Amino acid sequence: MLQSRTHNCGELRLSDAGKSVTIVGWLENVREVGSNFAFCVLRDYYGTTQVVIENQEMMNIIKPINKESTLSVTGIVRERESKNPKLPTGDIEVVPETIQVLGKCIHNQLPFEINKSREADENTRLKYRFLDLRNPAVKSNIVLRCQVVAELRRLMTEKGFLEITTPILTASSPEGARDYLVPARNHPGKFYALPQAPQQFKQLLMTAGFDKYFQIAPCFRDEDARADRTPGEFYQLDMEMAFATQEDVLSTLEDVLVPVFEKFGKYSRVSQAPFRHIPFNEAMERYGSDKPDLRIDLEIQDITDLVQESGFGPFTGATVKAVVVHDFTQARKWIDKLLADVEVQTGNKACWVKVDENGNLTGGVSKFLTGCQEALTRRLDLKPGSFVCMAAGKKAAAQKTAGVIRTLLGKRVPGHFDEEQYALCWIVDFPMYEIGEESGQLEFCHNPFSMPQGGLKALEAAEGNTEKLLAINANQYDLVCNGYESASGAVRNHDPEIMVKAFQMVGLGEEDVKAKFPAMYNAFTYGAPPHAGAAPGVDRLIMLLTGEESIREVITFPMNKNAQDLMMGAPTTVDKSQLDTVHIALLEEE
RNA sequence: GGCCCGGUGGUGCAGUCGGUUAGCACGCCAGCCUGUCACGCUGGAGGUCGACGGUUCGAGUCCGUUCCGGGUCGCCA
Repeated sequence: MLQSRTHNCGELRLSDAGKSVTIVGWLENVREVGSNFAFCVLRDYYGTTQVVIENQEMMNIIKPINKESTLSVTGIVRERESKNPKLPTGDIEVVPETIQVLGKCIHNQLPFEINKSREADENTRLKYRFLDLRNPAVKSNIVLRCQVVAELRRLMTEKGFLEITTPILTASSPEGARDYLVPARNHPGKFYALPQAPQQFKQLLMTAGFDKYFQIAPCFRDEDARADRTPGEFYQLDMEMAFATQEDVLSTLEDVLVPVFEKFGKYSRVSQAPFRHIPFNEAMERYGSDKPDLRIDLEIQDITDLVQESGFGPFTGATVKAVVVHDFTQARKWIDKLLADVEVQTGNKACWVKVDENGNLTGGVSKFLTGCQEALTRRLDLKPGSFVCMAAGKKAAAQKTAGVIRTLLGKRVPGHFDEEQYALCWIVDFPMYEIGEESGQLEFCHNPFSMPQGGLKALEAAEGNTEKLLAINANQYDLVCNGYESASGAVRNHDPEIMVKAFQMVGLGEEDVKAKFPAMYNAFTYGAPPHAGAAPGVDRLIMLLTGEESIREVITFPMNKNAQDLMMGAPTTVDKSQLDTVHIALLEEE
């Protein structure tokens, strides 16, 4: 029935003129330019080719066919009378001898126009994702994703890493994100969980003696979405190395990621290895974020000591951070918009002053700050035309708010944002412990798998001293690119004795370690190699490479913000018999 | 769960101070056009203005409630 194509829709050239060919694809458009004369555009994965209709017979065939039907066209390649230099196939056209409809599109009105699908309502796009993906501009992100994944596999394999898959049905882990649960049919009342990451499995692989492991790993977390965070599931380039130091991991990732950014990125400038290392505390002080966008040249300055006694209520007893922009010319309305956006993004208010032509503070909260004008001018190097935006609050809140101010000012005031590059850095030395905001107690800051710097001795020396414990850093690191957290990793704690000690610091003990990570704890008592690893996020990497601002643009079949698959209808209700099989009874709706 | 923004023919948008027949572009349908390629020209169809309630002589517009979507905070070891 289907005649094999001789060429795809992107490859015919002038040199093919005269050949008899068969091409197949979707009917993208028909341009009638006379009663028996029309140009059809046939589109497949590879490109588009013009098919010219020149007689009544062919016109009668093409007229009733709806756009987006699939066709097979057999005919002769001919040089065009008027060429289109904008198209690779713009020198030729196919004069059809036969046109066969392979798959009818029975809808003469599509949910959106294919080549403008990116402008359509997102729900509609997601529901008709198979149409949305016909748009080459949408499809290209997915194609790039395939190429990047293939390149990551190639580079990792070349470096001696083994790709090993780990279970999807596994045990629920007690902390971290919410798990997706799967009822166990043969074990009433028990559940599998989908892995939030293959963390424990890869550490067990190290303990099993696989020296270098990686996996393009699906990870499942039942948490709410963001523009750069898909709900439900995402992919990581999960990797781990035995007998390895932090520097071994960092340099491996630098070796793998720099060429990927250079080969596939939309910007040609890429930070070269070794990437800058910025300690966590320094990042918070200077950039107000543990994922600073280093393309912005502004930095945060501390003015707490200068303004705390100024009499301005919010500054009293608070930490105060400032971001300064010189030669500032924006209007009051612009400033109000900035402050409003800061408040939306942080929940905290910001305030401001300007410096007039005489060097005096003016506008905003200037009347409170006249007393410290001189000191501020010296500290912040203020000049006529300077603009100072300030955030106050507890230290962490002030830093974070100032970080948002830094980003917004940097991107909105001309001259501070060198956008077209990949600015990569490692954030290192994350604190091991923090005081929990809710509990007020000492807690693990990130994850308890990380090796504390200084090991057992550091823990023992700090035991019972909250200040000292808070000063202990973990051998943990994040890769940051253009303001996005792109990878996270650590030198793991492979020593059961240190694990127990680390847990004791937060009021837990050996039983808790055993209960939370039974397999790992047990395995580590049988001789574990020191090991370290990381996990770059594949979806975010593709976002960065393509320059997309929504993660849904780089996922083939994304869910919406509410974790619904509008195309498949997931999640769905299921038959009572299915629920009975897995021993689940639904609560009555209230 | 909180906050912000949005919801107007198939798609994207406009709609002033509350006022007459809800406009525009694209798409769709019909007609015309033999070199188009974002084809062009003429005409046409297509709308419970997200839903409900209220104010008013009169609501797309104002008020209240609610639903849906996006963003954000919480959350994401």
